[in-house]
Amino acid sequence: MSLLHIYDTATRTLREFQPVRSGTASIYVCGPTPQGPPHIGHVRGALDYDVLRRWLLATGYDVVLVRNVTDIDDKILTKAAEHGKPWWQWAATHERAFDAAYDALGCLPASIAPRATGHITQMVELMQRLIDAGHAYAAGGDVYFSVESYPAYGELSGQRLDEVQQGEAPAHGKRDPRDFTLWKGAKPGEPSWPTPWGPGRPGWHLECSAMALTYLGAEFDVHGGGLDLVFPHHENELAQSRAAGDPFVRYWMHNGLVGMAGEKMSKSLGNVVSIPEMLGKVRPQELRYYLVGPHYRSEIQYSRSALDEAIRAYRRIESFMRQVAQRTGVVRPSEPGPEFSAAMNDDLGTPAALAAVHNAVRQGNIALDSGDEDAARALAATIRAQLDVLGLDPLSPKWSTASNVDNGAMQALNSLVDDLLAERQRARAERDFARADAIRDRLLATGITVEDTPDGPLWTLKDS
RNA sequence: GGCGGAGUGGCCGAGUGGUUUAGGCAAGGGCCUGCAAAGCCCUGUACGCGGGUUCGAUUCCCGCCUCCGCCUCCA
Repeated sequence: MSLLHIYDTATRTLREFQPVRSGTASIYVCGPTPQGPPHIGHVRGALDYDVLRRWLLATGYDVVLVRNVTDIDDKILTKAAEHGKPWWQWAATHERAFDAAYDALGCLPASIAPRATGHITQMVELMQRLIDAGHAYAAGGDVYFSVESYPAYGELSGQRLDEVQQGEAPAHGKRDPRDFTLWKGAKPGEPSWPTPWGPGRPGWHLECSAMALTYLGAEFDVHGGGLDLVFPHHENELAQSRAAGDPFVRYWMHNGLVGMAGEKMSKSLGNVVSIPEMLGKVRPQELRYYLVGPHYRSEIQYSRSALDEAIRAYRRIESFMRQVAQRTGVVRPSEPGPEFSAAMNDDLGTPAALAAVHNAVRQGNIALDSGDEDAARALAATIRAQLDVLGLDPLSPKWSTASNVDNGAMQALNSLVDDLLAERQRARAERDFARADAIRDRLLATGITVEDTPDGPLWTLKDS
């Protein structure tokens, strides 16, 4: 496809991407409720929208990406209390953990990451509009959205109102058990903010509508989130914003979830794969490759062996790129090429895009084997452009080993290893293979792998 | 009960009404190498089950089985 098409959950079709404001793409992604450390599922979603963003950037769009932080919520209050911490401290601590995880995995920083608690005014305004329009009502300190008042309710998820199981426990003053809470009246000991209907705190759904409106306007392009958010969260957001008179979202995107091979990932089972823990065991770019490789709408069943396969695949690419760089000098990214672009334009088809990368790597290796360094360089330049879109370019400052090592130390190491390799070359020339192999083994024992190429030996430092 | 998704070769994971194969990992054979490593070449003949439509279905339709998500907080 020569133009970007996105699968839209609302219409269940592939639709050509046409932004509200030409040249600019506006994206709102449901971010975390920072009630605990980030796990692999959280990060998968962030990565998927990071790839969308990078592709839009690569194709010439200006991109505004808003990722909210739900820093006030029942679970935060409960967990903070359990740990004897103030709620805001609990939320802030984990918000930082999420930021660190996103950053470690190479997500471009959000244009803004607004917090719910910073947008109470905007929420009150939105509630007022809904009440004025007859779509919401205050009762007993709470404010509810009247589902009956909005006939299109269910348009996103396909749920029929009469089949929806009753959600929240019936509360006093709630007119219909299916009405959902916009604002929760203050309870003793809980944080609260003043409103015309009494003090309280925001309900989950309201904040997203209010913050999207604040930063992206009444109509914007893409709203993303995990598949588990379609109902009720996104359905409710849509109802609120549309009932208030805003066109709201053009394309609804939902990423697949990450499961545990065999069993469900849940905190009660204790099998959550936490990112801070994982990053000690696997290089972030390899984890990223694993999570970005499958199509974003596919479910991933996490398994260590599948991760290991991904790691090998990534190292194949990385090894080619490093070899070209070492043999021919600096490689600058060029253009991703038609095959890759067509794959990305087809609903961010990363599997086909990666196939294009691997094919280019093979061609590049062939060129390298035949000594055609110009061809190898050209292919490497293409591959850099492609991998940059996926956030996986091994030669980028983010992922190249040298940049992570102190420069002076690297130079010292360089000189020592070069001396040893020169000695090994002399030994080989004299056909003293025992001595040559001894040097290679000694280097290997310190984590340095030596490979012989037509241009002489190359060495790489194991970096994890 | 309702809404939605999935079952692909040893594994991961795309895709398509038929002619030529996604791609990767692993395995076997070969080339290269002093030996390795890396790389390259070759090999494997897959589409949950039962029907139907069709000249032809893994791909469309129906039924069934199994699994997953949501309907309560969740990326």
